Amino acid sequence: MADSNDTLSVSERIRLDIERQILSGGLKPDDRIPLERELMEIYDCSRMTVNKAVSELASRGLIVRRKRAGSFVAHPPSDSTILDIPDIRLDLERKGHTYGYELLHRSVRTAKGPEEGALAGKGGRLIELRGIHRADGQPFGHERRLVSLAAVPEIEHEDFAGTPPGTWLLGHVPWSQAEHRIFAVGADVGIAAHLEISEGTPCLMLERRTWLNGVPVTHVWQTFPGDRHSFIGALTRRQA
Amino acid sequence: MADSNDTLSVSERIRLDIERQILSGGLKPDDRIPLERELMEIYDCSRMTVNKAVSELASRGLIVRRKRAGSFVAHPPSDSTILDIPDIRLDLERKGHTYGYELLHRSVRTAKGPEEGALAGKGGRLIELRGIHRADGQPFGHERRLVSLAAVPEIEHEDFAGTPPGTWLLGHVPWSQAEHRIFAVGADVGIAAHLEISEGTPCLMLERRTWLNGVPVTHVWQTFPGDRHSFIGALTRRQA
DNA sequence: TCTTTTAATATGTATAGACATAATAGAAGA
DNA sequence: TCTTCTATTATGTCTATACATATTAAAAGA
Repeated sequence: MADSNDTLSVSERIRLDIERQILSGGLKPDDRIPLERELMEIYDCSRMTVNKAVSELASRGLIVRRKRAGSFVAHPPSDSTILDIPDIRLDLERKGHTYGYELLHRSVRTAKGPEEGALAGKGGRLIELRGIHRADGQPFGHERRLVSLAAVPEIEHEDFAGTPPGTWLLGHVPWSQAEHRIFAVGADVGIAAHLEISEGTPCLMLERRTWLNGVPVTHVWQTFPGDRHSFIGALTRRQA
Repeated sequence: MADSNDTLSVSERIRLDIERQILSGGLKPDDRIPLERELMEIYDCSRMTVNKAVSELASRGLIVRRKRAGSFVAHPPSDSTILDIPDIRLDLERKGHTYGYELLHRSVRTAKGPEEGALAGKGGRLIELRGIHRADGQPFGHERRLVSLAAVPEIEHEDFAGTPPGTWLLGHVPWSQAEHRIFAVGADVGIAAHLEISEGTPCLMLERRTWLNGVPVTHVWQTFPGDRHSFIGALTRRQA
């Protein structure tokens, strides 16, 4: 079971050995992994060292520990994946494209209706921004964004000529919680004209709401023509 | 800084106290958190107890630890989210719908072309399945799936009349790695007819490739009309 | 035979001490 | 002044020990 990698600490080696066996299918759900005492002997170390490795696996959800019984490979959670939804500017520039943002509309006003009320509070003030993201000069996607002025008052003095609002917010609101929804729509007349596609062209729409410390910050709708953008999810564990 | 919750262990309390301060914005990126010695005194416990809490935060990526300098709040990684991509049957039944799968096509053959070759190996055998997912009797989505017979030989004796292949695989292939891609397409003639929508209707397409222990298992394309399905991503950390 | 009690067991958490290692501030030297 | 060395500092890892707690197997009793 032991490995021959010398740069790792003992507890990391134990953790990785077991993790690899679980992820490779060598250990299946409900299989028991060796007891702490047994691992102590296998790796010739103390129980605290074993415990650190095995506790880490438990906290990551790969195993379940039961007193008096031992540690067992967990049943993987239902399928989920980590989806990368990067800032558009960063993403494009990383891929070697030039990026541009063209502001179409900017207005400061009071919140109307339930959707805007949820963001800024009933009668609260918000800023609405609409613009086009460009990659190498070509229209890449459309963005409509509402930002609560209560949450980000300094945004009122920013004109966003050239700077995309997403990038600006990244620099002004540290850490946050977000909720995403991804669906397919046909481009409406207005958006189609700006993106230089025909009405009804299948587009990916990403809706995102962001909170900072429980306070709503922004609500965005980004529209990308189906042939210009997709979202890619990395590895994941699986199964109910 | 201390909390008054008695059911938690000391190290959990330390971890949660700090975690809350980071996520709430009370501690910002590059801020230093108290040294281990200081936390020992604040929580009246030993260094190992503090170390367990703080190491856990480091392993979760919330803080960065530097010898001789201290521990600092990390810069959140670029925007990513955990997207829930559940088994369709489980998802619909959980939401109170009846679920049905209608098999349209089933064939066993050898792999042709680079895409199929990547799955089953050049000249390797695979099974191709096409079918319709139904919610409350109505067409909900179309699925085309290739499965490597080398990876899952027992699938050859399964006829999938009624059982969706995804659910069947869930029960036969434990743990796995997957790669997802989500994009928007217009429904083609064949799929449109089966889904009872018009050609070109915007659809969400989910492409998924799955491996077990590095061996390719299955490659799926699922097509959902834009008005019938979306993907929802939960909370996340943020920022480059 | 069935129920209750007891003892054994594996994990959960915590301690104090030890030595290693990386990074730096400051001292010593050129 | 600039470079080099050294001591200090905070974290990284590990050990041996201790007691708590949940669970279960076995013993004791009805």
